Amino acid sequence: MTPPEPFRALEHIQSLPSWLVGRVAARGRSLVAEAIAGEGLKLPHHAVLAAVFEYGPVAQADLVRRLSIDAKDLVGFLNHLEGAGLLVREPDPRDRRKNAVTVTTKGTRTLRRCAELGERANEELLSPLDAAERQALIALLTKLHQVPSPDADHAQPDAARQED
Amino acid sequence: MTPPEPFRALEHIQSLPSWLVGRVAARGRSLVAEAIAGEGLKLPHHAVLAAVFEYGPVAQADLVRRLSIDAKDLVGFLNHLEGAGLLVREPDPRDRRKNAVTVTTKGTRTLRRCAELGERANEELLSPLDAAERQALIALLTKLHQVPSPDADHAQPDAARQED
DNA sequence: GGGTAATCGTTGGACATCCCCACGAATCTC
DNA sequence: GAGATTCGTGGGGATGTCCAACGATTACCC
Repeated sequence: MTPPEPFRALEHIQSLPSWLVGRVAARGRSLVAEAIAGEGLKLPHHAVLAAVFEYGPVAQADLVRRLSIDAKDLVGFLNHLEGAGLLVREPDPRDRRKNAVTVTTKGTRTLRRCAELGERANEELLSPLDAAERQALIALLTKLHQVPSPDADHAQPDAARQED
Repeated sequence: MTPPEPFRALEHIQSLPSWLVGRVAARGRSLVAEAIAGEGLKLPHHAVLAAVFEYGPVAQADLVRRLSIDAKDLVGFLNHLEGAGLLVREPDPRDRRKNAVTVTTKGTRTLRRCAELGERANEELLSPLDAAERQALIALLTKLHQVPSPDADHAQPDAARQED
């Protein structure tokens, strides 16, 4: 496993698993991105809209914590999504500092279409694999993913940085 | 495989393979990045230096094509690498438009250390897996990676975008 | 040969992402 | 009630990716 003697530096880099996953991830990213582009959403907008849907009427600070995204960027995403009529910001009567963010019915419909589109993009990503291989891949990736920090004392959830 | 009826939008997104690979890739990326940071290199610099080493005296335009990176960005990387004494830009006598870029012996030594460091970072990334699982993962990822475009007519090589 | 097209390295700038800081308003703590 | 904290929102900077254009040089083609 040490670098072979006719030293091929680039070849070596590109044989590393870290490089391989990176390439596959980039392809998956762009596939999903162009799949949902027709709905007028980019990946972060999609993730935010999904989180708002899932966590009901939710304050922006909660979204920041759950998605581990920047508060400033969230404002921009919400502005866009609200402008498109996919969600609404209302003042929270129980705490007038907060906004209660809720998905509209139009937003819900968009979300359902995006779920279908994302599914299909993943279908294409995994098309070279048969059912058993797909299952094996998911199992291996899951194993790698849910052990991010060996010191599991106060591990940050760090949920959805790259969104899809 | 269609979205389940108690519709969990975020959960659904985060169950997609595209999301899983993305998270694992992000972790691999940062592991390798901090591994080689001690050598004063970031991921793109490392990839460029490796490519220059592998392709001997090479013109910058060739590096642009082989690595699929932007020409402007390459200039910056080369400036940094040349400033650190890891490579040299010389005018190509046979085509005075081109630069002949070559790795110095110092650059070669750095590259060997980085190969070792990258290896170790990948060791840590794959630590939850045993030998058989690692082999299986690499095989699956390779299968996904080398079929980027179904229309293999004039497929772009598109070599090393995210470098490691 | 000579004029046009293409390529070389380089620069400028658009755009998105991520990080830290600061502000006015509202709420919580004691 | 007074001070600390949280809320949403903006400013500004550091990167990373990508496209457009330029002067210099070379290749093409009639």
